[in-house]
Amino acid sequence: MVAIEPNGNFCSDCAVRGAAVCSSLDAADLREFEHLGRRVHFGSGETVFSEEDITTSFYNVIEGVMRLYKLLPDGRRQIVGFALPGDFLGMNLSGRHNFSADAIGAVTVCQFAKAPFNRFIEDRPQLLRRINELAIRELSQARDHMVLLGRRSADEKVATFLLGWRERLVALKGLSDKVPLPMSRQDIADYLGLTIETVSRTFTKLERQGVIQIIHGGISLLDPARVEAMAAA
Amino acid sequence: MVAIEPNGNFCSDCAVRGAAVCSSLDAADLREFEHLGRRVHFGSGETVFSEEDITTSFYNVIEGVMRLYKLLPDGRRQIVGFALPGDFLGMNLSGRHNFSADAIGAVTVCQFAKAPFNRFIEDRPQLLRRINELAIRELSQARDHMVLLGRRSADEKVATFLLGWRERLVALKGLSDKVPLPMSRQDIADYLGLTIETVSRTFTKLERQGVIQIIHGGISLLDPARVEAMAAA
DNA sequence: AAAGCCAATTGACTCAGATCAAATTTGAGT
DNA sequence: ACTCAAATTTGATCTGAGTCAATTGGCTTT
Repeated sequence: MVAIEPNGNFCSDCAVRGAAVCSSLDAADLREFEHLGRRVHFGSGETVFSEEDITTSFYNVIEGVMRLYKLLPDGRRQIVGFALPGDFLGMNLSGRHNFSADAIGAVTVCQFAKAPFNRFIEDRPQLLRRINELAIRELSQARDHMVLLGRRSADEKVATFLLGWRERLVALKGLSDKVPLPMSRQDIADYLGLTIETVSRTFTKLERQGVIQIIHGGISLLDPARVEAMAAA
Repeated sequence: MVAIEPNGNFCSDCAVRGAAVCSSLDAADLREFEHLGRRVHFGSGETVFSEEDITTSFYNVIEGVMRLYKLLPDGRRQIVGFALPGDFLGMNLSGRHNFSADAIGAVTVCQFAKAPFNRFIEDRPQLLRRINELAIRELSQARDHMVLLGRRSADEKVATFLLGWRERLVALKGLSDKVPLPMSRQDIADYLGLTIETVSRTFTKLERQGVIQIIHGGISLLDPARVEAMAAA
């Protein structure tokens, strides 16, 4: 973990300026906000925070991908989401994180100390509204994911994942048939409530059907329509 | 569905006054707030709102239990939660509900038209903060439920459900070994990502082990410690 | 109290996905 | 290019939970 000191124009040249919590702030507020955050880099596999840790900071993902997960006492893992640039992490009521987060590949976050951030929100209801929006969006995604985990078959899970992941990347970097998958097969399995073998077999099956092509670091969507049919059930 | 006109002191004698969104309002604001909501009753099985319906109202559960669920096109159902008195329903970003809600037994809600409610929030950041708290709490619960759906066995699911449900009832009406289960076995199955048969078999197994007793309309927890052991795995 | 109905239980059997066990591929370091 | 370790794929087998099919039990209606 490497901290980079805040510099002069740090928010204004920020890649996630439009999408993140800060999009709710005007120029004057943003200049003040700038002093609250500092950019921090994490290397591949590094843990940004762990479940049950006391929350000392909030995080805005600037670059890279993170896995957010919970562990059962016996080691079983459920990935509750992948965080991408623009995502805001660390909100909770208990004062402790309710999941762990680590970097998949290199990650840059904008880190805010909890107390000053909360003080800053105090008289910026528009920022609170923005945070609330993000929470409501996540809640909706969480419910969709419950349906997937509880009621979908392995094939449907994998197909739904590929489409959903592509959708998120489209929003970030535009449409492409190449879908990078920076996370491991184990990560995908733990996200979908499957085993790594089942994920691997399903990928292979899709490839044999000519629907996708497994390429280095991801897949290529050859027949999006058929993947959608597979996801819909 | 039967609407009850708002009466003079309607908030002040409200059963969920302390727990609900309105707990953030002072006496003066509460008097104004009162005029926004009206109490509405729903009979057993009645639908309060459906997924994809345009959101015209928000709801505060006053009394009774509701099931919140999503359906797949082919009819598979995932219950994403049960709502109890104090729960606030209807927040979304899309302008449409992202799940359906119906009454399990008789239900009373406090219904707020969307536009006036949003206007009222506008200059009451403390109410927004309260709503945000509820969203964050739900998000945390949703993540816990993802772990259950994705990574727990049938036995663990049922045990975890019984303890979690009891916990919620404790908060509402105090501790008791009798755990009322107003929802059907099918509801429990759809909440846990199981079939009705598996839920029934697991209940029977727990009863044969002397851990619970199946009684009319619920169960009696004979050996909470063993249920906890079963849930923890 | 008999009939009808729906929810819940129980039993027999099946199967999707897990588990166990090798290959095989990939990638980082030398 | 070569080595070793880790990630992924593939194969064989097993099993927990699902499916299908009766019963049983509780209410409600008559």
